[in-house]
Amino acid sequence: MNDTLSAVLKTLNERQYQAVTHNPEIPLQILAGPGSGKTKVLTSRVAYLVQEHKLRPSDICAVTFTNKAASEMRERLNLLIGEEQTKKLRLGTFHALCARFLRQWGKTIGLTDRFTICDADESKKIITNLLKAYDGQLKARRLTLQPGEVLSSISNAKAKGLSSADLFAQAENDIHQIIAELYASYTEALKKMNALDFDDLLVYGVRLYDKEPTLAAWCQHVLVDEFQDTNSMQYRLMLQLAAIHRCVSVVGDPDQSIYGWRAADVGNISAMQKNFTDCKQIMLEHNYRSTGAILGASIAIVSQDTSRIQKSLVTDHAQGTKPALLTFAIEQTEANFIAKEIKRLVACSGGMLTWKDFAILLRFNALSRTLEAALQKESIPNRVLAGHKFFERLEIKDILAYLQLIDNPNYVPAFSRAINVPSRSIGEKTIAAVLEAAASREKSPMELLEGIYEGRYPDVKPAVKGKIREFIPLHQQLRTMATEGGAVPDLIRHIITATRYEDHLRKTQPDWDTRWENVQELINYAQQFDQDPEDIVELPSVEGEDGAQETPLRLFLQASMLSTDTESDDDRNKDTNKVVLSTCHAAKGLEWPVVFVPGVEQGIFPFYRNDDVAEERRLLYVACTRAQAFLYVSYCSKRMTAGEIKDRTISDFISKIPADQKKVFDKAAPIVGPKCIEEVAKVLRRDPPDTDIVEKATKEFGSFAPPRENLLDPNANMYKNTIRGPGSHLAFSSSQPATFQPARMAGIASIANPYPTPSSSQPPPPSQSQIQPQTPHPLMAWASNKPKSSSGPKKFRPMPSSSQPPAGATATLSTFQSTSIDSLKAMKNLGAAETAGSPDMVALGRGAGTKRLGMGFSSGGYKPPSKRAKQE
DNA sequence: ACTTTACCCGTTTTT
DNA sequence: CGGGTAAAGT
Ligand SMILES: Nc1ncnc2c1ncn2[C@@H]1O[C@H](COP(=O)(O)OP(=O)(O)OP(=O)(O)O)[C@@H](O)[C@H]1O
Repeated sequence: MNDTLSAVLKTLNERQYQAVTHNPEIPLQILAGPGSGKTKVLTSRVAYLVQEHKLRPSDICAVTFTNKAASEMRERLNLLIGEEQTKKLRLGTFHALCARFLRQWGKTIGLTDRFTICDADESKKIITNLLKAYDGQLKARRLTLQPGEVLSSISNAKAKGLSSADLFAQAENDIHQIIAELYASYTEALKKMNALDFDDLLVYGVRLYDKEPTLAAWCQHVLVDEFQDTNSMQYRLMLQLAAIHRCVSVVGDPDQSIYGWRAADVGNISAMQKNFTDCKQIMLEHNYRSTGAILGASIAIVSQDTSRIQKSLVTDHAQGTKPALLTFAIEQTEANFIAKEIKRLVACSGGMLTWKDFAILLRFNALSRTLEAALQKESIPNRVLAGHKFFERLEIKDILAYLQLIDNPNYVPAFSRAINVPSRSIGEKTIAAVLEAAASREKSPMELLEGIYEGRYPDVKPAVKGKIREFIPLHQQLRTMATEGGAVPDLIRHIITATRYEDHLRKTQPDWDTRWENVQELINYAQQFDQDPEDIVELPSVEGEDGAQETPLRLFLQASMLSTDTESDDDRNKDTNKVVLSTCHAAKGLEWPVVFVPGVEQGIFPFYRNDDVAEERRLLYVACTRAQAFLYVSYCSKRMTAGEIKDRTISDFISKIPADQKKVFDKAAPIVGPKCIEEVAKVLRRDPPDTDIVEKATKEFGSFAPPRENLLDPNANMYKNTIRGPGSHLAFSSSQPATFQPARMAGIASIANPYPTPSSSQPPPPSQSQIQPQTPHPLMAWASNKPKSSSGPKKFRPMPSSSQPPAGATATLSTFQSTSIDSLKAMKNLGAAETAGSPDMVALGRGAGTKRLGMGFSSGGYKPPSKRAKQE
């Protein structure tokens, strides 16, 4: 065993070590909560199998949930067992692995090795076309059917291993029947164009091993990460891979199953115990990621799932800063707070925290808009981690279409796109004619077109011959280049030169410059696929058949379809010091020092169209458990939805937390100072920053909190006059006008603001000089108490209880002040000048009180929000 | 075949 | 509000 591995083994706790070194012959399930080191254990186990049990890396199959997770594991293994060994591993997602298997052995079940992977967009287009035939029928019966609906039904069926015939047999109504029919014709269409969709990769993978189980003979050990989110096809595949050697290790956490909508089935955990009766279970109960407070709040959320099995999970870290539960008037306010708060934490941590340490996790991508704008306004570098958006852009699809066509001239989606880029006046009609002619001659569309070009075939009815004088030679040149082993970047360069693609973009796209940059980025991305063919470790060939070639072009195209982002190895190190915006789903398995979860409102969390509320709750749990040191959960009382500003209420997942656990959240932004930062450093295992710097930043940021008008967007006049009057603590009941400050106000704002006036109207903002440097108490007496039940209807009031004085007490100024005075005394005793964030915080780097910034007047150089890339 | 304009609809999550 | 589409016009 090498030193690196033994060093890592030493860091493991006893259970983890037991899991890593567990007898490979005995199937293993590692079931454990978030941050317990499951992935670390799985990775170490792979290394251990190679180094200690002398398994050949090429005989090990390690399955991750995402490509990203695969690269991460690959990177870690590079360190543990070296690149030489790591690159031989069969490591990837189920989909990527199946693609490999099918390229190699697809002939066994009648596939060619040249199949193209059809992405969801193209699938949808195919369905849309097929659906047209049913227009009349649907209208006559007053039914509607969306392509997306059809697609997800088909996808669901495939994930469960159901054929179109199965679906047809169990159809209960017309819609079901039509869907089943569409499923059949869709399958046929894909077959004709020699394409597989994502689900097909699994379906055919399973079919392959069904037909020829011995093809799994190479597989000495299967390891599966995120096992709770495998669907039944994936599970079958795992069984098939393990069928011969019966060596399986999986890790998972039922509480983190969030892909039920994609037919994932937690039941696979118990299924596995039945399939492998000798299966050993190991539970890990130590959390190494988060502070006690974050873990406590997360568990309080997930524990509301009554059907859930309680399990123990404790952290070795300190209790740390309580997660904040904040409320805002509207999404822009929420976003602005988050932006400013990020700056505050960066400053107050003395630079220990940088942009990349922050993540904003959202229920769905559309929510990122406001956040992006707010971050940009504050000049905070950020990136949206969103699916394989990059490959869905029109300029990228254009280039890919040319490349796909080289490899698979039958692939109609690529054909229909490439043939008219740049515009050659070939429209729907002409394309249809070509396709029809091709079909009747049993040729690929490209072959037919070449025939027409060379005069071997007659032209089609809307004449095309004259329009393809450049297209056909280009295609032929590319084909030659590719056959002669031309590198992918060269192919792309040839495409853009021959088509004068830059000019084309300039002529047709208003934002052609960014698009052109994307094309360059694609070339850059393609670079990594020009590896030495020697490096590719082929799977064993079937006797008498040549193993199919995994050409650089095919590898590139495959990766383009399967991968979620363009982040290549080079990219990862440079230019990624950015705040991450991501969906909660995509955040699975990741971790950040600071996590914001905005939009924790009914309708968003749980999402209003999702019946599986428990899964939504788990999703929130997953999001919260990504945080290491700071967690902010927030919601708005109003939000723009469907073009209208609608009232919102806090998520049940928060409001239904039992009273005795309510204190898991602080209804105010945390207090940050040298002591706190020192603790954070421990949690993150980083060197604490210079105390002087922290203290200085702390003073600048925390010595005052400007009046809350500062939060107002000067453009959002409609709210200007709605700042509430006396009943401030009731202001959030939905019938009231919007208010601005987060719950903190009752404490901090009133301390800092010499005119806290919970009465009548708001006085004019005081001048800066009037603002007294004050520090709030870290433990504000009522900040964590739930409202007295007697004071309201059973329904939880959206108004954060922190702003609400105990029932019976009058919400007077003196109540607030006496507490703040106490707090000051306490502070002195502690000798710590901790500061609290307030949403009204001024921008970073300005001396306290020198400048008050309204929104839109950021100091950091205002950049207009970037145009969102239009797709397709 | 392509461009412009006027509605309409309504926000998932991903390999 | 903004994207996507159906109908109109060039
Ligand atoms: N024994 C250990 N000592 C120190 N740090 C550890 C140990 N085990 C795990 N960690 C750290 O804890 C963090 C979480 O580990 P990991 O991602 O493997 O957990 P996980 O169980 O896979 O989490 P999740 O379920 O959220 O995906 C990582 O930063 C990892 O380095």
